[in-house]
Amino acid sequence: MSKKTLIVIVGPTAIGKTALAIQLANYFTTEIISADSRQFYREMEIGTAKPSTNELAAAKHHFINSHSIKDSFNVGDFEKEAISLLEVLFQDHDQVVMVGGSGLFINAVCNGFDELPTANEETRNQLNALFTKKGIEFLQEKLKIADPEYYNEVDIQNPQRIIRALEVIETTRKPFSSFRTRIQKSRPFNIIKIGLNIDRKLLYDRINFRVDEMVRGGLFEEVESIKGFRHLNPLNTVGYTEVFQFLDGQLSREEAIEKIKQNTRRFAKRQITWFKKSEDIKWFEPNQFDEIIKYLSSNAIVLNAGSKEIEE
RNA sequence: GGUGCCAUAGCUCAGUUGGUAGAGCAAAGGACUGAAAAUCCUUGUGUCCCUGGUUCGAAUCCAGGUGGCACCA
Repeated sequence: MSKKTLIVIVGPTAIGKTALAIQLANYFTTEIISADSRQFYREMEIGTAKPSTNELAAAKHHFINSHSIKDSFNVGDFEKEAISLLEVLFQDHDQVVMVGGSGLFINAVCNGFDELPTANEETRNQLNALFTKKGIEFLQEKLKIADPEYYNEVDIQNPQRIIRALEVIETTRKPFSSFRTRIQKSRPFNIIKIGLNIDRKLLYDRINFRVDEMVRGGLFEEVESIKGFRHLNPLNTVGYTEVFQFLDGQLSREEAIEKIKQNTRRFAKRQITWFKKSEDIKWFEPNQFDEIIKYLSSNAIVLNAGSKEIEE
């Protein structure tokens, strides 16, 4: 059995995951993999609440500023790159910390993903055009004929799901469901999951505060500077969408700020919903570092890993 | 002080000749396999401002009170 351990930190946005990840990385003298679907884009700085310069200096981070919004970088790519990076990191470290709020990305690394073909942009555009022109019913009918099995499983009201299935079907000529084995890959390392959460009211206070900080830090200016790329998917993001609406004159500055707060709160709620259903997550409050260390230390896998600090 | 208008869900308001209420937004809960900070689904009991009256029955009509707004003094 491998004595290598991936320590995974999850939780809603603004809860304090970054700070804990750095503390743990320093404690175990190791490095951090960010599992965040926006923080790897170097053009998006303020709005994604990346680790600060000081924080980046305090521990080695991976997947921060590693890609451009012009590259297409999706969950599947992330899984492959993260897994091969872990192979390298585990050569020199018994523990590696992975931290992030993107549940799907965390799952991809922990459990693996089916081999699915990547979206063909042209096909997707055609399907999106069909959707606008003929409505969701048309796509539903198409899917029902092409892949009745997936039709019965999928959320039939969700255009993104249906379009995704149809684009795979059209490019491969095979039913989408034939690719979906959903078999969990077993990884050659152990995984321990730590969840951070606090009282909802307090979390919302933190979110509101952090949005004000972002605005003070120049969020509006940042968004304006990259508005030429607003058609790119990565910019379809809380904090950016609302500022674009302000730049279009649809919202006042104050309204845009309120909307960012509201949409960030909703995002946090969705993150909590996602993580709550994982039974292997052990939950803590952000200030419980000692308890977290105790939990990790009492776990035989980490103990056996032989970190100097926990041996004593 | 006088006159008029208003008072219904957290907010903005509907409520059709009196039959004990319903939309939008907010909020909460949920789903999730290459768009995921995305996308989608579900959920509306509230002293109908208070007190009294009329009525089989009042958010609805009447009187008084309280609060708000407007105008006149």
